[in-house]
Amino acid sequence: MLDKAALIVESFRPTGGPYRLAELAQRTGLPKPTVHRLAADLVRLGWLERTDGARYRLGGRLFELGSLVPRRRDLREAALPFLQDLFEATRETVHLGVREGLEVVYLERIHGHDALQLPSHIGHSLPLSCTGVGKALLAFCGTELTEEVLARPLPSLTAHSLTDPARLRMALEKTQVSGLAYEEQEAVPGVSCIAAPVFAGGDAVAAISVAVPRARFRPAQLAPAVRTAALGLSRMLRGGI
Amino acid sequence: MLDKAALIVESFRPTGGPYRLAELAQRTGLPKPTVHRLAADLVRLGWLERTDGARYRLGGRLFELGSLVPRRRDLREAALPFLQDLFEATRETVHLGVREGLEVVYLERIHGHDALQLPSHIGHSLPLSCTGVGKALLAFCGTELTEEVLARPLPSLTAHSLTDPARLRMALEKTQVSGLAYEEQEAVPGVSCIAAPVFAGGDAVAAISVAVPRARFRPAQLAPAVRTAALGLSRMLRGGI
DNA sequence: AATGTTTGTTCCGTGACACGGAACGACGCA
DNA sequence: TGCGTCGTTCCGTGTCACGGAACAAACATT
Repeated sequence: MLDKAALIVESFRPTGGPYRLAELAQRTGLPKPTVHRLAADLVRLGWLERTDGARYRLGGRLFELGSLVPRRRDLREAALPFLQDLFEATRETVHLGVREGLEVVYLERIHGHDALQLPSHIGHSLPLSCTGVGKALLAFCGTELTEEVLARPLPSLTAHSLTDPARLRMALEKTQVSGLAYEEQEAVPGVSCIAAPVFAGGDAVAAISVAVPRARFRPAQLAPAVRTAALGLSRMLRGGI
Repeated sequence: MLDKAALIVESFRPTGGPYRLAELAQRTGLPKPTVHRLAADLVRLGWLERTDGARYRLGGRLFELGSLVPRRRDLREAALPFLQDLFEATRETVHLGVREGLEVVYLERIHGHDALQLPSHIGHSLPLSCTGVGKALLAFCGTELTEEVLARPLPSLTAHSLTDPARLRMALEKTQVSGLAYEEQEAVPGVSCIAAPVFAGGDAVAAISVAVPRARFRPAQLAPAVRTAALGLSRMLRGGI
């Protein structure tokens, strides 16, 4: 029964809803009365909410609980000042992401009034190979993981996404040398990105990136800023997270 | 059974853990074998995690789900640029909060390297009457709610917290006139705060505040910045959130 | 070393309650 | 008026959640 409830809640990814009862039944594959009963329980617990009387969406209690997750909260808290610095220096969209399995999960995204339309929402996950943050993490996460990613078919989000393992391997090697990962229109058309890994105890535990409209992408000016932020956070984490 | 699982998860508030099995059994009032079984299920679902083999804490999946909650995500996303402006203008700790029942829940907190030690973590809730954000919300949330708060005994976080209903009522009236709420060491000793409500369709849906060490609290300089941010966000929300 | 205490874990018989097919009324549409 | 789909309720069946009891391991105390 817990599994069924979790199935319902997870079926709200990645949009958060709202969905109708029949939609939920279809998305989860559960019988309609079962969804009805469990959804009512979840609403009572505050994990789901009802909108306009007929639709369900994720509830506020879930936000409050999710914000407390120590492994996320502590890293985000430590990183925020450095992300602020990076944003002020570049005035472009700044990301903080970590690896979760074979995907990158975004912990924070900072932007100004001219926000880019990006799929990298907080809590959202994207393939490692398609994003700057992902490539920075992948390049410093050990050989076995790299090989696992290279062995599988590479997912693609745009026509520019790297689908050739050889090219990805070469890009990762460059990143290992330079400490910087580049991404050009591989996640979103028209948007380029430069990222740097954050280290804590030898392992890359996170990565910081700046996403920029392709038209004004100036790597020579962004690279030092991104690297500075990542190194600063790494030094802070060495003091124990 | 869902209730028991929710009880376990909620028992991690407000710290997020980690807790041992016996602690969880005590916090929830559930028998030890029951907690053991349910916690194992929750770990399997990613809602809890095990640290050092013997302790439980909130899990990463919960963070990802919580970040998707539409009611929170949309407001946070819309507010972020204005919070950035406010932070850059003041270089002090900036808050965004909403009302949830008789408490304020913080949706965002932005700070620099010299972060204040505050209880106002994201997702955390505090009494309306003890915080700047809370007073700004309370002053523009309708009479019946104000009276309900004034009727109950006022909670206090510090020796400076307002516990006299008459004084709180007077403070709220001043806020209704000026559009600004003040708080001095009522939530944290040594920290003052100034806040302004955010309107959408006549109701105050949120509030923005700046928290400052008492020593350098200059209301005359902070007030215009906070008001500007709140009004800017209000105008943006009028375009439909 | 010996003892007592608390821990996390496993087992299993019992019974409560989750389950979902079937049926219902309400609504939108043609 | 008839049809399809919606959300909701009912209820008999069978399952699986439940937690007391027992266990071994780790720790604390003497």
